[in-house]
Amino acid sequence: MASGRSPQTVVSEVRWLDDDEMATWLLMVEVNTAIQAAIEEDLAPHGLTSGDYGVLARLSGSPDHRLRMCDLAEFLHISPSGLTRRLDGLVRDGFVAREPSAEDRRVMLAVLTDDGYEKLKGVAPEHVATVRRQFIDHLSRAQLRNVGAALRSVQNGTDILKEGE
Amino acid sequence: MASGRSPQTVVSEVRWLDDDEMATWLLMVEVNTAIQAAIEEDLAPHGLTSGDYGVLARLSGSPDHRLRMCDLAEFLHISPSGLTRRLDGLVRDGFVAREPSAEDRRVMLAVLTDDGYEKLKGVAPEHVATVRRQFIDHLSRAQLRNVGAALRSVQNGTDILKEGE
DNA sequence: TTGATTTCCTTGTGCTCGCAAGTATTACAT
DNA sequence: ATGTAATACTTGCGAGCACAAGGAAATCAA
Repeated sequence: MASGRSPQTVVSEVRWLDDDEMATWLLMVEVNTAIQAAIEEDLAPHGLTSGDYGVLARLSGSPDHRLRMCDLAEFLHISPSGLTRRLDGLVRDGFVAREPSAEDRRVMLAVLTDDGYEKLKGVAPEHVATVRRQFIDHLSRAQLRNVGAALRSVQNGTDILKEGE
Repeated sequence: MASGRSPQTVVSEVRWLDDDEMATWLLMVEVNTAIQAAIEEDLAPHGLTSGDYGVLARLSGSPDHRLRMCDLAEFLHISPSGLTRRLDGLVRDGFVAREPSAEDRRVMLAVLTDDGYEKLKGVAPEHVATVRRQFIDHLSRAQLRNVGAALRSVQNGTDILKEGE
């Protein structure tokens, strides 16, 4: 259907990506794929997936090491059912416990157990090292800030304000 | 490579991420998650996943619109079995055909059909628009280049050479 | 030639995840 | 108070993907 640049096609024109744009976009995809793979590989020997790590890390940074399932799911950008199953695994391994909320009986709290906290403390250094090795340590401080600023623009949906930088 | 300068910790020291580093890293993850989700959403109404799109796009850019399964799998960073199943779907929908290689009878070629090519041409503009809306268009030209250069460093595993930029 | 090894693809199996549906509880409207 | 709607979680089900194993074909060795 109406692909080309027929004169009457009013609807929308197709601004293709130029070389710079295409290159940066492809790099973004490529680099992220590589980093995620490296992280997964890094955690696998410890019997954790990156999803598991996310749960433990989130809980460890929350008041009383506990969080409502719904909030946790939102933070992690996964579906409620996905979280339920992920927690099944973590509960089975003894890293997390379920606890009914006293305030709202619909709610189930995910609680980091002591074992879970120890597990996280054991794994975190290696995880951080991987993030450094795969990403952070290849950027100068200036680049780090530039990339940070750029990503912030993207996240905020900012419209290009003339000069970045 | 041993990082720090603590005399007693022989094994490895844990260089945690400082604020800048952590912020940029989290943004990287966050932004990518968002973009990938947007792309998936964008393609879903057309009955395609981003994986499907990757196959069609790769084939369309290859000589004779065909590629050996093994090469295709490598390009897309998915396992051979994953590709087999993905192709099953695309073949069922008539967008791709399988064709035994004449040169090497172990090899199966994935061939973009005319329908597949039309499908891609129909979807590509919207896909590009999504990439723009979610990423490219929020960066100034300078930022684009900076980010590109930074990601190239990361990809190459370059060790910080003092000044980025 | 014959046998061992490697490469390429497919199939069996299991895990993860999301959607849709179901249950339980709370909040809201009248 | 009571019925309706919204929220929170779980379960059934199907799709996607990886690993391991298997078959077919090419490659290499002797």
